[in-house]
Amino acid sequence: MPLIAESNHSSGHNASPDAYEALLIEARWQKQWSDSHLYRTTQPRGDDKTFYALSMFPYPSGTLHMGHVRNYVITDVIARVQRMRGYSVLHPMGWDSFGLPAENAAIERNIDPGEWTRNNIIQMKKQLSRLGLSIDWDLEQTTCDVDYYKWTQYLFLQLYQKGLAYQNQATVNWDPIDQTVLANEQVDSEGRSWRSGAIVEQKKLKQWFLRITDYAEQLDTDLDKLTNWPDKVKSMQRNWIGKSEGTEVDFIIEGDNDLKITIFTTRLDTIYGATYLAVAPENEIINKLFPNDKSDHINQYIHNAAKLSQIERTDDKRPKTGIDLGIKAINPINKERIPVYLADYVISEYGSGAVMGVPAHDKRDYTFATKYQLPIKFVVTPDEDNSDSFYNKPFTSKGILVNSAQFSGLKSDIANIKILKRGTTSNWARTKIQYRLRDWLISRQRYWGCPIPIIKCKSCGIVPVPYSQLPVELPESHNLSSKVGNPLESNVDWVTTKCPNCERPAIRETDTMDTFMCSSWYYLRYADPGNKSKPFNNESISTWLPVNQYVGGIEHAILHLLYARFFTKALYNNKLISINEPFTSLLTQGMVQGITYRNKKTNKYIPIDSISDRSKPIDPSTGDELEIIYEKMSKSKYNGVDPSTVINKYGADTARMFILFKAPPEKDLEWNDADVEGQYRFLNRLWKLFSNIKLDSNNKDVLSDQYVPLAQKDIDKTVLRAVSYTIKALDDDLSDKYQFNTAISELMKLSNLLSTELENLSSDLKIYSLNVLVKLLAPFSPHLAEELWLKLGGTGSVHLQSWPRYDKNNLISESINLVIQIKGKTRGTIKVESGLSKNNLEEIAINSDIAKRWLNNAKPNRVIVIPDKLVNLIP
RNA sequence: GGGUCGCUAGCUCAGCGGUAGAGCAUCCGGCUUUUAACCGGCUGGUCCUGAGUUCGAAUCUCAGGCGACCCA
Repeated sequence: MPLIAESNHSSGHNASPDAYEALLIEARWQKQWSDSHLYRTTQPRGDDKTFYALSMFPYPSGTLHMGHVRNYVITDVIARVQRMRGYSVLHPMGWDSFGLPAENAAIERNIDPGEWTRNNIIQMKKQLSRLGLSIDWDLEQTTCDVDYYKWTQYLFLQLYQKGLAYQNQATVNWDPIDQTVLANEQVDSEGRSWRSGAIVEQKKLKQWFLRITDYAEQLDTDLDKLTNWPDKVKSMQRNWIGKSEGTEVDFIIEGDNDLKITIFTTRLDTIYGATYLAVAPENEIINKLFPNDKSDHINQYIHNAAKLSQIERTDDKRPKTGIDLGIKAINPINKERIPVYLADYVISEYGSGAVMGVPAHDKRDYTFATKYQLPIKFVVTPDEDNSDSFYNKPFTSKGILVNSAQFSGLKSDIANIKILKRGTTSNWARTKIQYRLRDWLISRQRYWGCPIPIIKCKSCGIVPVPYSQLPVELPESHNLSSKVGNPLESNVDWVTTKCPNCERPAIRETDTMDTFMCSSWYYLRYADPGNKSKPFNNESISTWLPVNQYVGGIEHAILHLLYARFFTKALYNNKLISINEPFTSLLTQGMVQGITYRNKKTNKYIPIDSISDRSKPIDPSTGDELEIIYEKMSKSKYNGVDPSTVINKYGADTARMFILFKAPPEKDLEWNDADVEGQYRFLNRLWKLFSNIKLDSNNKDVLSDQYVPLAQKDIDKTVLRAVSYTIKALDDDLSDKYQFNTAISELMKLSNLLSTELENLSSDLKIYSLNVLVKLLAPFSPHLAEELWLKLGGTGSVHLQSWPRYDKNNLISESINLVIQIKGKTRGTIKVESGLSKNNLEEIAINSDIAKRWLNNAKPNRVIVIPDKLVNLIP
């Protein structure tokens, strides 16, 4: 147990009570904690319970913003509570430190990206340390350190050996600003890069992929196991994986029985409504349909389609286009001849790259058919009678089949099964499970990333770097700015190597890895950070993982969280670890928003400094009244609040309290200076409450965990009940669902009660109540709590004390206010002894003045009694 | 268009079948080291609307309205 620095507080001797000097206190305790290694991880022994509390590690941009603060404070409170509850807690931190900002900064300033990154880490660590987080920095991981990325390469090779990493020529998303390719997940719904915001272009390149699609089914079904994940995140992942169970159907080409087009559909019940086939321009079938040569018309169409992104091609607002190939296909169910079109709204990567056009029952097909004047044939109707207007738009729901030969009259689902059965026996249909998820493109044509450990040899082909030759270190960066394209490619010394197989000259792979690779396994490394022979050993993983509580932003709902789940499952299958889901419980914290003043007419944001009256904000240049809204903090909106400024003014404890109190963790938080001051005042009131106490030498035992509080006077009982209730309320607020806001509100209530009643309490109960209050406060305001604990006569750090418990009996009140209802309406209350029988209560109620007045002395017909709560009399 | 979540005091949120609550803000009073701080107190609610279930609905059900986010 660490020795505690002597308090500068000298109660009783000073004429004027000392003031709460947050900054002094915080600096002193932070030093104390660090000197005594207070937050060093305690390895569990025997049956010790473990708890892994993890924040998503940050990119080291160099400046800490409010979003970070919120994230780390939430995780810190959870870690601190769990320690006091007796768990061995793992609470690490690290840096997601490869990536483009460093490279771009390096190009701009002609410096080394590594140096820039390391400086930023130092800066951010300094800022972080002021928050008073209980992080074990001995576990720190930095993904751009050779000691870390050696193991990223090791894991890549593991995946490669299992056939999960492969190189392929493919049409990929190219970010013209960042000059690199991007994975599908990293392009938003408007077709923009998640990082640069540039509209991505399509390029055909040879790239490295990870076979995440092999795990599509598991990634989908195992979402059901994640009962402590927000439904929102699970449904986003489910949508992204996009599992759909459907049918593949073969359409024979008229005039050639050996040639068929295979389509994919989830609505086999609409097959009688198919009036054309639409084939994706990339579909290989085209070359078979036109074995000799295609017309210029067709070639041109294919060429144009290739330039469009998938998002553009599937955009509903874009006019549908296509070309009639002049070929007819035979619908296998009714032998109908239907035309075959080439259409770019069909995507080759999805399904079989061809669809049957059912304009009556699909919106896109409807638009297409209307444009090319193809027949629209309704084959499904809803249960009710249809008006004429029914036929004016596609009906996309399930219903009852019509115009479908012997299947007419069946419900969609039944028809689906029967048609499938017929198609399967006749061998023109088979079930197919289809996923929207694509393989993960991990190649990046940039310098500042983890090199892919692959060597290309003219005689041996693709050769993985042997484990013994890891790491493949990044070369020093020279003149990044003068190079066009991938800087590794032009570094001849680095590129040239020997083939590990045949020893002949060979070249290195120059692509580096997507940084999401580095962040897909960092949570495993924390459990075994110093391992020199492996990325981690399974025993350590089993001790600490899965992560009990993961906290981070919703923006990673698909990206990082899907990749990390995939990694975990792949490593599980490789028998490197024995868990197959990484994060048991996930909390996605809301944004921190700042107040903005906007001129509605000019659409301009006005800086706060130029507004004289904030309650009635006026545009200083135009005189217009301004609109007040809370929005995500950003420079352009003049609404950013710098954490350092707040900490310098009020201290970290106030900042922590405010952030936790102002909103539940998963909701957006509106930054508001007045409320920050409110929290500061609360901490000041606590300071005063503890400053006035007089210690009695007998009080020492009261602070021990074994002490059983005893109420002597009535007011003792009231306060003991309140204290017990507060412990219960905090237990509830800090269990599965974290409600720090209400927890702090309960602390305020207790503190308010104690500040009025403290002097009336028996001496022991006075100390006991304050003792509970300070321990409950400790996870939220760790510095102030240490100081108050000292004032109370405590020894050792308050953070090493155990979480208070309560006796249920102390929650029970001796008397209660019995509610008297007449016909369900509350008409008054009577103070009665608690624990009375139903009969007793009924009698009291009937004989009460309230009952007599409202029932006019009549006997009630029915009486409902809820013990210790109410009696409802129904006349 | 579909999905998820939300709508309770001026603001931010609790409560989730049994007398509508907390913090902040407002207002009033006290006090003092009065561009204000602190202490005390009081205000303040058709619980979005409508219907249903129930002895009793903010709470459960259904329909609708508004808003946020995600997917198409």
